[in-house]
Amino acid sequence: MVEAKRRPLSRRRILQAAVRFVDREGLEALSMRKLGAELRVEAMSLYNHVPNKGALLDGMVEVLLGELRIPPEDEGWEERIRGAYRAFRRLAHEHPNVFPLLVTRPPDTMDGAWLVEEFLKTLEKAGFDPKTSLHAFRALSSYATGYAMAEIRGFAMEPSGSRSGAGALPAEEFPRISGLARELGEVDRDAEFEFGLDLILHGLRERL
Amino acid sequence: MVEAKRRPLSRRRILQAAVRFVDREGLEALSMRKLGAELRVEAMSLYNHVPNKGALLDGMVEVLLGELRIPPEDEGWEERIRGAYRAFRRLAHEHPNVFPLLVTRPPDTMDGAWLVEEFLKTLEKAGFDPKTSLHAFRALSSYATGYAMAEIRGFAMEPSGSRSGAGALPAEEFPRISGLARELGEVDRDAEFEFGLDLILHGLRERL
DNA sequence: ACTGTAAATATACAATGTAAGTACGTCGTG
DNA sequence: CACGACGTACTTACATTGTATATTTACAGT
Repeated sequence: MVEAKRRPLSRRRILQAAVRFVDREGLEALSMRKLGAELRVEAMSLYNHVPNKGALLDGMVEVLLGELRIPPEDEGWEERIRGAYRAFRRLAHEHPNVFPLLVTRPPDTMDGAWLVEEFLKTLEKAGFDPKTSLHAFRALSSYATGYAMAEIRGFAMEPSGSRSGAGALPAEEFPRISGLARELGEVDRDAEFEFGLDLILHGLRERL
Repeated sequence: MVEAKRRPLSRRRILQAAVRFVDREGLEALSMRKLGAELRVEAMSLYNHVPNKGALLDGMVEVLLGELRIPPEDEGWEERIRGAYRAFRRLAHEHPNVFPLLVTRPPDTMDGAWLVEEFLKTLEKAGFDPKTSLHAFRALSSYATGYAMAEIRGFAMEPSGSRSGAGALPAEEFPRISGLARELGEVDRDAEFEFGLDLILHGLRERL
């Protein structure tokens, strides 16, 4: 029996398949059985490598973070941080169906720690005290995470009523929203993201 | 038959019961059957008032937003906005199990629109042009949402290794994280949230 | 009292996560 | 080569889930 080369199952292979699957079919669609099928294997086989579905989801977050590449140390602190958060946002675009897991199930592994460490190093070298560095890290991360999520889901309470279920909203009651909806059909999101980054980084710079 | 007064079922009553239930038992635990039981009713009865579980979850978001109270118009624009986002964050604390729905399933109803409208009004009155107002709204909302989520889940990549599953991380590899963990056992989150708010608002002020 | 309509129940089904048990393939050792 | 041991995959089984469909109940207006 030739048995089309059946590479052995492994945690890594499972996690990557899961990410691919969710990229393609959405998070809701992911089930142990379907993921098994994707790997030409019965559902229960997965449990030899992953203790349960929760751990599978956590593992997918690991994979995502593993794809994150941040700029080298030699750039200026500000550009380095900018670059890092741009890369972070890019993750959201590349895996819009997986990214929400990062918010729902923040990573619990050391894989994430080196990122934090790197960030703090950059800021402290730039002259910030440790506590401010931590605050800065959290402020920027909160912003970037929130923005990326909003982008993925379609902005909550989006002015351009593209999402408003019951149809467009009455212009008399919401003049500003309606005005904006017309004036700028599509906002340049890259620019908007940078706007927020600027705001925060500018504030930080002044605290040096 | 006395029939302990069985108030009639209604969408509102269902949604409120759902919020109470999830507050108490967590989001995972919510099922149509259990929610039915909570209301002394069979699961399928709920479908007379709510088309499906997704709509139920959306309805819960509505309820949450309905609890949001923002400061009156007469305060200064900055304090008004501060107050609004403080109230938003308070929502997260009061309903930590429900709040994530707000990120996962942003509202699609007009209920949310008046909030945006109010926000834009405040900023435009303060002198910002419409586009900048929109950017500001999104920046602040992204930050606040991200921060609140991080607080709820326990900060991703938390320095104080409270969450790091495999135990504390090696201090040699992560000197800064470890240092911070020791130096400030618990960060004052109220202050930290304000720090980020300050950063953004300060930046905005300068753009006036 | 009678009937039309909305709301509550009953029943049923496919899909899910996973526990428990079984078979199988590969290895190191004799 | 034989052989056991062990890890990996498969089989079966079960409780729980969301919801379609059909049925019963309860109440409003004549």
